[in-house]
Amino acid sequence: MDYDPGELEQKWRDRWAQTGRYEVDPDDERESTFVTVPYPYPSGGMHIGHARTYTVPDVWARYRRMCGDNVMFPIAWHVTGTPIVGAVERLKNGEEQQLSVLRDTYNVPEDELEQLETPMGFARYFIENDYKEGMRRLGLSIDWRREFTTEDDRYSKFVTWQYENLRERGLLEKGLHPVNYCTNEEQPVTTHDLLEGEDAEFQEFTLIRFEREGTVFPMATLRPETVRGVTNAYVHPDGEYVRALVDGEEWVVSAAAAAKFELQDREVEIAETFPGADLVGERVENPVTGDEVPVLPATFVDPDNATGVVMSVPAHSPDDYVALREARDRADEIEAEYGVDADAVRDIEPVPILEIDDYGEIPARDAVAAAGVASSDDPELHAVTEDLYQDEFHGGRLLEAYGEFAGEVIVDVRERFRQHHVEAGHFDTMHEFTEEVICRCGGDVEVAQQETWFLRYNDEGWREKAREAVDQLDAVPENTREQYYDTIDWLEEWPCIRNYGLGTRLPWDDEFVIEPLSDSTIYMAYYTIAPYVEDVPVEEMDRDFFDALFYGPEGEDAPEGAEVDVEDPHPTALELREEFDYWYPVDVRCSANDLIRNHLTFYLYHHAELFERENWPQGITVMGMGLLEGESMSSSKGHVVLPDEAIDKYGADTVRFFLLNSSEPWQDYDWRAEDVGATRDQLERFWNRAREVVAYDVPDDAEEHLQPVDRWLLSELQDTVRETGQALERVETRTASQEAFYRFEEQLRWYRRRTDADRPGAKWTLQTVLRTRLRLLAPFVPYMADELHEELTGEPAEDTPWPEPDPELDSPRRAVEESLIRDLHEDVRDIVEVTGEDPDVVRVYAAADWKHHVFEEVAEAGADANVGQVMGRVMQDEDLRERGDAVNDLVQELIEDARDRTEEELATLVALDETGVYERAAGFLAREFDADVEVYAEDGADVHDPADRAGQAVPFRPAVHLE
RNA sequence: GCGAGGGUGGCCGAGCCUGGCCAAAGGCGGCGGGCUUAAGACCCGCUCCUGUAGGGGUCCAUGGGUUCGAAUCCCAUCCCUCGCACCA
Repeated sequence: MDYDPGELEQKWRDRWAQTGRYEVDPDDERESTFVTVPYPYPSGGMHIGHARTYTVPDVWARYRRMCGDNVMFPIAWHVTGTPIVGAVERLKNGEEQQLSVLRDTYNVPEDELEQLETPMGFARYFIENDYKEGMRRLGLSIDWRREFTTEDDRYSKFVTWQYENLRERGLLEKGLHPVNYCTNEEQPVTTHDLLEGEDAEFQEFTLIRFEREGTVFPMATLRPETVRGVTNAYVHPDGEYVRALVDGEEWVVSAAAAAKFELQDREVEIAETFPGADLVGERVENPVTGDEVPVLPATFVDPDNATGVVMSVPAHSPDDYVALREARDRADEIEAEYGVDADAVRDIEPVPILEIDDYGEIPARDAVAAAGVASSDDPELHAVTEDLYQDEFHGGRLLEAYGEFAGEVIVDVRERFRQHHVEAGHFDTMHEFTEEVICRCGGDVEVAQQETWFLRYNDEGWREKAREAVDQLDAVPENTREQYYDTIDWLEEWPCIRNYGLGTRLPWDDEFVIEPLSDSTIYMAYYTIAPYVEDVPVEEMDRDFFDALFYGPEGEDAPEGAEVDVEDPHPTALELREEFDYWYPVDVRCSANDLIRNHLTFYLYHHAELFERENWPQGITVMGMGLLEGESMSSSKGHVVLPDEAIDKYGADTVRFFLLNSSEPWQDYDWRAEDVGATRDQLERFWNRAREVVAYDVPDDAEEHLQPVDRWLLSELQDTVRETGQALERVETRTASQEAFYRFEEQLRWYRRRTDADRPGAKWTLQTVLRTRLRLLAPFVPYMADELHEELTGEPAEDTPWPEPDPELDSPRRAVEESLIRDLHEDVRDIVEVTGEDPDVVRVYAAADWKHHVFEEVAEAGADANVGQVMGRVMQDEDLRERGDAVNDLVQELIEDARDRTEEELATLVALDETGVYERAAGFLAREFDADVEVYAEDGADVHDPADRAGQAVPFRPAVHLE
């Protein structure tokens, strides 16, 4: 039978489905293992990147199952939030790109498109036709009874329980939060709704409250510490400015700024509108220094950005320095046009506020001079400004005038300084984007402040629990542990609700929806009960229901500080409690490494808070990113490979094997068609060989006729079993599959070359080896392994126990012998190659007895022997003493050699009959080199040594003569 | 800038923690040979330089250092990737 994965795999899929092979229930006889992966978000189809994400946990699941565990690997569907809603919108609007993704990338048939026009219709389509199909074909060992979507009513009740709990525990907080707000649609919008500025970030500007006669001229800056260096202000003379009552105070800002303040939760009442020119010449008072500075005109001021009133710090901002230089040059014009005293302009001097190495008193002047910037139009200027800002931020120290803040480096002091002056009423705050943001509707998007509920991830008590959860976590790879700690320190409050989208409503305010990252923190617990809650009426799944389920009716398993006392526990809740108890905690969660910054850390936070310590996550394995032919995948560009197509072309085993073997789970991998094709060829080769081995007719007494080379191969097999198991324990799928497959293939290649594989002993050996390897490979290529194993033994590989190394079959002696033969073979080959001669006779001379005596002494002295020590002992022997220098040289050489060997190897070598090993290999060498092979002992009676080479022999490095 | 991870032979990629067995695994590609009517598959060899006896030289981003000995440890520099949030 030729290798036909299509047919073969279908057969096993059917069998798994019919027998419910991966459906699991609690079993007190067996240990539970619970493996999860983030539920897919079906806002589009599945591509090969997803395939790997789900195959890694599958390998682990299959491995643990063979180790005897009762393994649950469930899946569900995440539909919360706006991406699906947005995708449907774009489809309904007939957007070309969206249609192309659906039709061309994911092959949605034309007549199915209509059913995608509702969010759940859209999700269902991809769940049923795409994800589930792909997962089944990949051979994922999922318990399908446990699936659900995050739109299910019962799941919502579970989320509701969680949020009521968190609120009660004081971990939710209401507050203002910056959001993207479309000024045209007059509502908050998401990143997906944006036409431009998707990468824009919120920036927090400090407003310096310059004043004049009770009127505030707020100047926005990102460098509040430069307040003492302000020499003047700028406004755009043609810009539209207003005088307005802001939160009861009179402020002067640009008209655009006034609108923003209104969005940012300030009361704004516009009193008067006028051009910026009207402000020129006014003098405003610095709230920190009390100095008065003039307002000057400048066309580079953007009234749409921040407040439209800009403060100038020429000593430290190259931009401002150049602008000031130009203003002074134009002083007379300014006087003529705006009536500002020209001398007053010319008198403005930069005021330094900090010291920094490698710059003079006025850093901006130096930076401008060094870069040769001539005017404000110079494109260099921007870069010069950036550089100086950077240098000053990390290297600048505040001058004396800063009092308690003096001498401190900006990076350390800025926030404290800012805070100090905010409290003193000198500074204020506003938010602004880093770039222009436009909504898909064409409207301008601004930062608005909105009332929102937050998860208080910066709560010290909660943080501490989260850190403890990290302490006891098995983080794979280990170097991710630090990233979790880091994320915990860095997280602030997390806004956990949205204005719209799918999902669970905030229990106490149904205007809001709990957002996707916040509704997916502890849902793994829901898998344990999902198949059994169908019959429970939704309304009965209340607070008490879940309290009783997760915490016990008396709250016996409740976390600290929770008071649970369920009067009349729901009987189903009590039953399900056993399910939960059996399966929880989650043993391994596999997830993309970019989720450490949010989801995975949230997952730890919420478990740490809501469950007792025994139910905290046990392990997290993070996964790398996928590339396609060296470039990142993109469904919108059609640069993807669909699992379906890949499986059609190569078979699921090949797809799995490639994805798991090309890199470790946490490393990035690259799907290259050429390499996948090669993998497929290799598996086919394996299949063909295995079929031959399966077909062997092995006599019953074959095992009694094993030769040393068979013993050697069986010994190697034990190493492979050990290495593969150890690698899988560390979730190193690449190492494990390399060991079980490629590394052992190499041994087999040598074995086939070395010996006659038609011997009964060889056949027995090869079948034994195949049986073990099929088990080792079963987690990776389950279809092929099950099929071949069943043909060989009558049982699928996955139903047999994971192989244990058999000490009976370990043979250090055979390993050492075989390596000597390999070395000799290689030496002869080298000589043949270098000399370019084809020998008729190969003579091999094993070292003389006295040399072996020396070796014994060296071996006895151990790995860290030194020459003098060994010489001392060797010289006790009269026979050796007579040989003088020759012994000395040999000792040195052998000590070098011995240092590279283990004690065990040395002991094995000492006990070895070297000449005998070569004699047994003579037939093999004769075949290999098509020559007569003569083996002698250097000091043997019959030694024939025409070229006088025998003397070169060293123990375990025989002399060779070719003729 | 901050945080994390990297830079190895034509390419991919092991090795680095625990220094010596490292000219550095394996795969891919390339070259040569075998098998074959032939192609593919398969098998063998070569694939840094050099050498007609198993050897020698140079090499693991760059420059220093530690050490008897460094791809591996330390320092500095250069370069690359990812993240820096409210997007799942």
